[in-house]
Amino acid sequence: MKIIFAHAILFVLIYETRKKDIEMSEVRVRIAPSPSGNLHIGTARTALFNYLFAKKNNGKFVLRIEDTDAERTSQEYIKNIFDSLKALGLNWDEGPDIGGPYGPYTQSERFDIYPKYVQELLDKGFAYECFCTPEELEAEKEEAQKNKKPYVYSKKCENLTEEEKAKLRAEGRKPAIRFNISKAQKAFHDSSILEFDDLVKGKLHVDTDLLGDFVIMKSNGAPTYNYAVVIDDMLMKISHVIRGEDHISNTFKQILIFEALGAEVPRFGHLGMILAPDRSKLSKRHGATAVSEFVEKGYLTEALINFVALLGWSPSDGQEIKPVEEIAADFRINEVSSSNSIFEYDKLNWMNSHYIKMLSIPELKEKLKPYLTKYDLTELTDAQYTRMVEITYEPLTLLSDITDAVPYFFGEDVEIDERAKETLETETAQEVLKTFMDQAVDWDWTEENLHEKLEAFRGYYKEKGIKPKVTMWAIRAAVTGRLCGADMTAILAIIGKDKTFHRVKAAMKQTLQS
RNA sequence: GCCCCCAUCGUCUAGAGGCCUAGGACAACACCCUUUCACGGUGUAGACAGCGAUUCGAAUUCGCUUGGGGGUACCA
Repeated sequence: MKIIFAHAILFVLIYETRKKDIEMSEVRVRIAPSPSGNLHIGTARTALFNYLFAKKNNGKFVLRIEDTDAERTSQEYIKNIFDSLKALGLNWDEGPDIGGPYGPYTQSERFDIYPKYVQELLDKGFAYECFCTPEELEAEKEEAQKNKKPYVYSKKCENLTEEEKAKLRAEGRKPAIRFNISKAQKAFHDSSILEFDDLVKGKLHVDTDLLGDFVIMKSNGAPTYNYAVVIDDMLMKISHVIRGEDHISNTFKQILIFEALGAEVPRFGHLGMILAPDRSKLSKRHGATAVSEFVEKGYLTEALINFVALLGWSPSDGQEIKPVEEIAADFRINEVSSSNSIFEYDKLNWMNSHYIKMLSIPELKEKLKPYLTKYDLTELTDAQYTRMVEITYEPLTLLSDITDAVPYFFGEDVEIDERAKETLETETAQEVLKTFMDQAVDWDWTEENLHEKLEAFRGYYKEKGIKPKVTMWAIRAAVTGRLCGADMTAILAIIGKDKTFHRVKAAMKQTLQS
């Protein structure tokens, strides 16, 4: 009895502390793009993994715009980032447009926040003013390179006296503020080795002696990236930082700032990068890089997001086609691959065609319209347009493929391509078309009836030793100007008897002449 | 140069010392279906980078080599 009681108490105790643990550390993640370009597909993947992590852990997903570098920032890019993220379904809980308890969420609007903590670091001795000019710094670098030594800032300004500083200031020099790496490292760690436990890569470490005191505030008063990130993550109570592995070296610097400020250090997770097929960084010369470009090309955002999730992550049930919500339920950050992955179009294309097939006809009719602007859609009734979509969407890889798949539904005449022409020039084709004209005059032009009649028509020629596909090729070539395309019966039904006859006549005439 | 990370079919990956003569998906190829193209179906081919070490046993652990990637800014 006693034992049971003790167990019960222990259980309650553990339960209570665990509950507290979870409550205390609410999961808050963020995506922090810098608006110096449209939303990159790599950024989209990072955003997705943050989103998945937040969903899985009932956390918050924050969007923050990192525009401290005013020169590279543009309003247009910010809009593109918003729109792309939304299109992908990666909706944020807090952000520049919707606000939140820790705003503002745009760094340029937070410039008045940063100096306060710079002062704190200065006061604590973890930062110092640096009066070095770009030329002096450049000279240091050259010197290091000449001696084949790794470049580390000389700390020349670390121990400037007040008089020296006053003198420099009098000369008109404006100081930048540098973070004192070794001082912070010594204050919080036993050796110069700084280590942290990465969510995806495990233990990561660096020798801080090789880091060099970096600038946290530029001489013009603007914060640098590494500094602003820490202040924002701290103030926004970010619990987990999930980002590309190109940030690993920044992480060490940032950890030290967190510690120097006495702030709680978030957990970090670094994802492998997305590479182009030639194993270099995915860039413009490899084709599309921005989400919006992919969308313009005719990729569905559902396919994009599903595909990008599979770069580094795999479903536990092997089912690769999966909506984001299901991926989130199955997502574990520590199961994400820590190696880089190559962006190949093959699978994306397959996935896109798969998602196109999952669309309903009404959805397709809408989504396809932007790619049909070169045609006059009013030539078709709504029923005809519906039927056209029904018989043409299956082979589509991209939505934009529809453009070249349907020209023969529009206009009086068709252009006859080389292969079709060759077919039409055969005796068989001429014979088939002649018979077709003779018989079809009396046909009732509904798809149902056409189906029956054409079947009989093929059967008639089959008995004469002409393959069904050859029979159909003749008609197809004459009516559509090509040898492949959608279901022939439906095509005839859609374009109608008059147009069919007109085209068959034209084709016979044209090929006879040549 | 220096520092860090990574390494399974062409690509994305499964694989936590015996379940692996390494599984799946895309791509490729072949065949089937079919009025064409496609879809779909059924198959075929295809990988543990190399070398050492630990172990009765290694894709899985350790070391080295090689290859790839990233970083090294008063860019983010």
